[in-house]
Amino acid sequence: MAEARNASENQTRDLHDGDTPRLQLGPLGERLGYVLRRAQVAVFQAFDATFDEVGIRPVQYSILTIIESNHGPNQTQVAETLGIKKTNFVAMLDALEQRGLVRRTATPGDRRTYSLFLTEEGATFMHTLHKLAAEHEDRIVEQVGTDVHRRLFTELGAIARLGRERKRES
Amino acid sequence: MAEARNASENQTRDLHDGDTPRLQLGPLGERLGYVLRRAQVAVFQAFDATFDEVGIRPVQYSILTIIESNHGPNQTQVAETLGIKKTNFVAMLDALEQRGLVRRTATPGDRRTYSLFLTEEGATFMHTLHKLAAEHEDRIVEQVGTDVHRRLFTELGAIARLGRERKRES
DNA sequence: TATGATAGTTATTTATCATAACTATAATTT
DNA sequence: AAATTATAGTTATGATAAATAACTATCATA
Repeated sequence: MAEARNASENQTRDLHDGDTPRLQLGPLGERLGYVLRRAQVAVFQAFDATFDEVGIRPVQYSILTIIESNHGPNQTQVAETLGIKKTNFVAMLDALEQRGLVRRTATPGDRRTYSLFLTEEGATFMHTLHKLAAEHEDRIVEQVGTDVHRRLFTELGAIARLGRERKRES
Repeated sequence: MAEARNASENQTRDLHDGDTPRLQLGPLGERLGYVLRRAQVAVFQAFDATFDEVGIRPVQYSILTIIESNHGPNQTQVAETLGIKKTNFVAMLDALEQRGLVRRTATPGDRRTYSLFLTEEGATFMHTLHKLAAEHEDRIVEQVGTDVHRRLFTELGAIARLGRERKRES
């Protein structure tokens, strides 16, 4: 649907913001990084639009979801799981804590670490967030189709393992 | 090739940085935005590693490539093509100009705009950059295979058009 | 007990991204 | 022709993200 749109004029089928004259992408159109980046930005913008009403950004959603899905993980674990430097994670968590969504709890047996839990309010809030996330995801599926959507997880998973294989050999 | 790696222990096949205990991703593993983001970061890190020796970042490569592929585009055109705010584009271009890779030329017939061109040095430099980019791209292909690589362009192209379809109806 | 590793933190720097406001020039309207 | 509006580039500013170094407290180990 909405596929045919005068597909003749421009060779490099664009990824393009505006409504102004398109430029040639040249080799850029064949760089996965570029296309990947544009796609990611588009998805995040859609996410922002959906989550604007609740004031949650992508990182925050992912932090909350990780805490929800694990029993009292510590900060380093959550941060590393999400590829966030633990030092940058502190402020992010502060914000969620001050908002009353997350609690830092003493870990029995280790006084260095906190165990992270959702507050009751946080747990309730997650219902809303997951509902919004599902809507957001549906809009993507609607755009690209179920098959492509499903396939992308596999393919992007492989991409995400880029630097990692090399490490096994050293 | 390197496909079988004890695929039993953990349901949510990770995208994960470190070498520390994995946490459950929960619903996050089914959010395209998350997987997309992790993939994009991985590719950019690989890019950075490759382009470190020449001191070029992804945005810079894309700006240079756009200028190379078009005849004297102006700043707004290049910026919009890449989804960069023209106001932020100024400094980026300054850097490339000061480095002697790009020239701002007076546009005949319009004294408001500059026409952008690579300098001779810039044009030569592009040989190196494209060679590095090809190597970088090859490494990705090596990782995911030719088919997946090719398919990703189509699929991610569709993703990148997310917000755009909606606009046509208003 | 001494040493080294781990968890969390602060401070700092840099890059990215968005907005508002200004100058110069071009295009359009009256 | 003069007034108005739009466009291109710019500056300044603030918010967020990402990376590094250095510190404190605690735990684990030699």
